[in-house]
Amino acid sequence: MAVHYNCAKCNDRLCMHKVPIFSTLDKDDLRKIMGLINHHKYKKGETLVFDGDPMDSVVIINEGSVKAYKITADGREQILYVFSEGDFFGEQNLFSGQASTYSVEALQAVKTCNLSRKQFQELLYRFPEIAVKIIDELGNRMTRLENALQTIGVRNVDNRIGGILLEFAEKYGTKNEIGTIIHLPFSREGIANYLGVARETVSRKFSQLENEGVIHSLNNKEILIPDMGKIEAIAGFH
Amino acid sequence: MAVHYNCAKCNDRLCMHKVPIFSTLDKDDLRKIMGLINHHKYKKGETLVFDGDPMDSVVIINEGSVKAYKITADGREQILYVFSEGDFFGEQNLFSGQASTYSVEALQAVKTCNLSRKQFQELLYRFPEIAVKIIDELGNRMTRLENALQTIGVRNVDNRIGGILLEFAEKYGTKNEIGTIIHLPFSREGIANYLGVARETVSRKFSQLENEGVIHSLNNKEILIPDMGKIEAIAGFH
DNA sequence: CGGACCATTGATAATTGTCAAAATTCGTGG
DNA sequence: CCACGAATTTTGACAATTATCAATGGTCCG
Repeated sequence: MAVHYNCAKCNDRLCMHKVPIFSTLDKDDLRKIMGLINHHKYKKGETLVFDGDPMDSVVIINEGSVKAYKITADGREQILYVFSEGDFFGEQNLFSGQASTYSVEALQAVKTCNLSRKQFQELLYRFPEIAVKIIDELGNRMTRLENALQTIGVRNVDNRIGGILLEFAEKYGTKNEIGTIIHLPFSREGIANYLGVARETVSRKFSQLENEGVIHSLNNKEILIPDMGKIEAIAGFH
Repeated sequence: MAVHYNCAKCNDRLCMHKVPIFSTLDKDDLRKIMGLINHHKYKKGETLVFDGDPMDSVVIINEGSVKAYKITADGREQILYVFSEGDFFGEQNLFSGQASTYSVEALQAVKTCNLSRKQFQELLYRFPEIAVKIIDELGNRMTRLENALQTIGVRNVDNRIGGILLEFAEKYGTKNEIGTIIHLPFSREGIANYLGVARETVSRKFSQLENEGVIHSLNNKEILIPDMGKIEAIAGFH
């Protein structure tokens, strides 16, 4: 179960400094906010929030990553977001008081910083620049959703695979002389549920790309891409 | 082309009162804001904004409706939003100064109220409650996008058709003794581009539903639904 | 080293897209 | 108000893509 702890060594490096929405605040303000924060730890596979749960706090990911997803009536999972270090969720529900519209599950060991609804609202009034940051971040997230909708809607699976590789390369990739190495945030099944296709289809497409020399699987979670240009072509960016 | 006019009879009834984000303001404040607004008119089929255009104002739909969409490399259109009376767009780009991430086209004759970037930002500072309204509305919009992503991602076309009928029933439907009449905001092709399927597939599914007695086409833009419960079942809400 | 979990592959079925033609609807002008 | 032409929609036949089911092969971690 989720462990609630008040970390002794929770210094400035942790939590706040990683979080873009607090980036405009100075050290003193940060120190004040620190006191308001609750910390939680979750193991891989644990659920932070269930779809439909009432949300009474904003959750900021401090370490690790999580997936936000919905389950349909017939049991299929559609992944909406992967939140990593510095990302936050739960903000939509603060004003309207709505229940969560998705479930959130830890993809690895995860540490979070939680701010209660009340505390968060007070922050917004005290530091209006945070509201601007949030509107900005929500805008980014909407743009990503819009792109995802386009990618999935237009339904050519090759494009979608290319698209996810580009997205992950940017977020989780490291470049070296021989190419870009992507550390995938989740399994083939996860990728499938992110793209809205069957697990086996992902396997087949990856095999095909491997045969064509476009990607090289190092292991189940890491792939090497010698030439990102080819991926861009596959994603449909002429 | 777009006609720019300063409407003489633009009284309180128009523009402001319809717009939820201004709903907390009192009459005097509204009157002040009125002066800042530019009005535009567009004919059906006219483009208000092209994908990639720099956005220097927030556009509020005052009359009519528009579609916001993207075109893929291979020429497919994916519709992201239908904005009707009281909806607004262009707000994402105000802070980041980004170009528009989609095109916007009038579905009917459309009248808009435009607020320049600078004026809008001043409003936000003067009336912080507008910022809260906007965060709220963006939250709603994100929830819709998330639902759309799930609907499309899970890819059972029947579910998608059911989903769009529910959505349109809520937005554009009128109830009477014999059922719910939906005035569709766009053609079969538009529906297809909203759902991410082929035009012909929409036709076939509608025909099928007609044969099953679940819907009755009155004409190309209007359908009668005797029992919404059946639609909910088709949409996948057991 | 073993067992659980995850990924791949093959064969087949189901769904949906594509192309082409026919039917219907819509809007305009008489 | 009707008629005509243009545009949209429907239907059919077929092809392509992807899901499903089942079996096999790999990988990871205690």
